[in-house]
Amino acid sequence: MKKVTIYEVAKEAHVSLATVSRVINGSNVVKEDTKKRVEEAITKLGYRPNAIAQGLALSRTTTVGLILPSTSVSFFSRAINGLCDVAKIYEYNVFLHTITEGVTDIKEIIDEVIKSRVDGVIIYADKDLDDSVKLLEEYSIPMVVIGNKISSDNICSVYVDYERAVFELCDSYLEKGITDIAILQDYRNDLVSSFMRKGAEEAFRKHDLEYKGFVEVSRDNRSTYKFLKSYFKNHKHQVFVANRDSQALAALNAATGHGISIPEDMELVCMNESKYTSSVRPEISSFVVPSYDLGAISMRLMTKMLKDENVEEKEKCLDILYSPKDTTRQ
Amino acid sequence: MKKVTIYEVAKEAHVSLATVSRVINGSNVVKEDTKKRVEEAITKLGYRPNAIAQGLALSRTTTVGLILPSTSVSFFSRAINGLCDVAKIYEYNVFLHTITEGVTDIKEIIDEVIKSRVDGVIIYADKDLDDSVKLLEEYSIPMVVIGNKISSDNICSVYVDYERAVFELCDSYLEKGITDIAILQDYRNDLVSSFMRKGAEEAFRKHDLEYKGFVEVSRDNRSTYKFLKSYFKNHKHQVFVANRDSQALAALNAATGHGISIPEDMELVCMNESKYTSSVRPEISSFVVPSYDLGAISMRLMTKMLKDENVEEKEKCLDILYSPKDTTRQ
DNA sequence: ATCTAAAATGAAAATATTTTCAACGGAATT
DNA sequence: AATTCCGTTGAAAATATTTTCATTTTAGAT
Repeated sequence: MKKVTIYEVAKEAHVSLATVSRVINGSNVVKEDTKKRVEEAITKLGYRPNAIAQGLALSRTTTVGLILPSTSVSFFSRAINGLCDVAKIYEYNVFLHTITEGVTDIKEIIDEVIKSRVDGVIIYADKDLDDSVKLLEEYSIPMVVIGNKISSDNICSVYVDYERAVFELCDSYLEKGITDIAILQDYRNDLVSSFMRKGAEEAFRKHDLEYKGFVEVSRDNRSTYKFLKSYFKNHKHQVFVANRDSQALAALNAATGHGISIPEDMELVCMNESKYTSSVRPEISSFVVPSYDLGAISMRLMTKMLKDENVEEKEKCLDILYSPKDTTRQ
Repeated sequence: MKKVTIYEVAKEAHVSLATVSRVINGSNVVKEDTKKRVEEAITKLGYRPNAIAQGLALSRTTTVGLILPSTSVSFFSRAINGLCDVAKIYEYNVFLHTITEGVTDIKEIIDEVIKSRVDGVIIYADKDLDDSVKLLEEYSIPMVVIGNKISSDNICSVYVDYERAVFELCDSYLEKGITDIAILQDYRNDLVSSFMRKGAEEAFRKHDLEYKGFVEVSRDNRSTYKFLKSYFKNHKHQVFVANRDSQALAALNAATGHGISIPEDMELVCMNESKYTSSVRPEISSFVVPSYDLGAISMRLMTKMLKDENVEEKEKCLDILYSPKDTTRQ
């Protein structure tokens, strides 16, 4: 069990702590000769700076807190990948905090995040975001909000324009005279659902119609598949739109199980293409949401905020691409 | 911008730092009266202990490093959920480090993990695990290895018994006289693949046969689906086994695309059931890997190691459940 | 009222780093 | 030869906590 501190390095190199610190942090006031001596001492002793002590001395931890719902939703897991990749480039570490619906108290997570003195917080915009934001603002911790359009002094946001996507989708169908468009509403009743609702409503308004095609999975029905299986028994639609990839697959199988053939009898559209939706048969249409990029951009924004670089765009909107019956495979 | 330290609390409550510290840490030597005074001061000032300073003073950070390949593989994302849930219970924070194949230098991650002074490391057993283990052992950082069977003074491990699963699967087919069993080998050529190979080989040996049914996705073929589409053009099997859920779906669609009907012409088996494989049609058989539990158990093991509790079983083997054409949906 | 033991509290050291300010040495200038 | 200046270096303070050890307070016993 070795435990090398900056003292040992200083002794080994016959210099003071200050000089070692300067070498570690790449200060250019150190003479080339001594710098080399210190570096040799560092490698000889296998010294690794203590990030905790650095954090205390600097009041800066090069650490961000990431607060997300379940990581097993494709959208989030890919965002995490993007986020972590960028974090690595800029040498930030990521504390991952997951929210388990109905179990986790978000307040506790915020408490923990404050305690751990992260430099910034990246958080998914859930329903009760407001309280969290307030708490973090009190401590003036820079934030990046994912999934909704908010900004202020210390807050940037990155979101996906589901509203426009659904608007254009509906509009194009309505132009063709297709009006029976059902949208599956997540039983979690989250933000994405409400964006989709807005987009649909607007498109229908444009055509002097009122939208009322939302299909709600009931709260106590934990299985979307089971729900849809009984739903399609006595419902038919021209178009059926699902948000998550797993819901689209469930819809696909529930519908075909009742002899509804896709896409002849019913068009099936998924708002989040994934490796799962893209290899399924019959093929379904889907939107390609840049979730990896979303994570990457969020983290990049965060680094800009933390380094006081100029953030030209505090609310970054990501477009999503519609690929009807996409045949690109991965 | 407020910045309350233990000093302010002490002043407010007319006590010394030591007493405040004792109250924070639930020491029972503090008089009920003063304890109350301190607690009032804490809430009044909105004081939150500084975990960094605590970490420095205690040489303990209540933090673990988690090192994993891509989080967008169901197996890992569910493991993360389990791990984070348990971490929360025991009040540990999790640093997430993802490995991007061919991009990330694992050495750098280990360096970072050491620098950040985590109390322990939970790491997925990839090919070049040995170097990492050595480095972490030098610093006597407790480790939990996921996915392989290793243990030593400071190392525990949790793994899934793919070998036995494949053995029993093959054995049961061989008993029925079915010998044409193909196993899709991940192009990453990872540990799971090698466990599966061992299981198959053993089963065939038991029946005095030699196993040579591995199907290798070539390294330069990034898309399993594309590969399988051309593969099934001129190959047929009685049984086809895939490891990951996405690979099983790809196989399903590639095969049916060539008129091979599942399961009449070919049995399709997936080693990792997920919400995706379980709602797909035609139904496929699959193994239920307890990946959430695997994460949860890993973290629980870690807490035991860190609290010097007795770890009765240093190598924990998780069984996997075979559910032929499972109809449970979620 | 006095003594003793136990309970409660505080002062100060320790944790590993950064940073400011002062000091030193040598080179250039006067 | 003295002075000035710049490039290097080191001493010490600062960061926010815990913990040890000593001291003070309190309660109980005599």
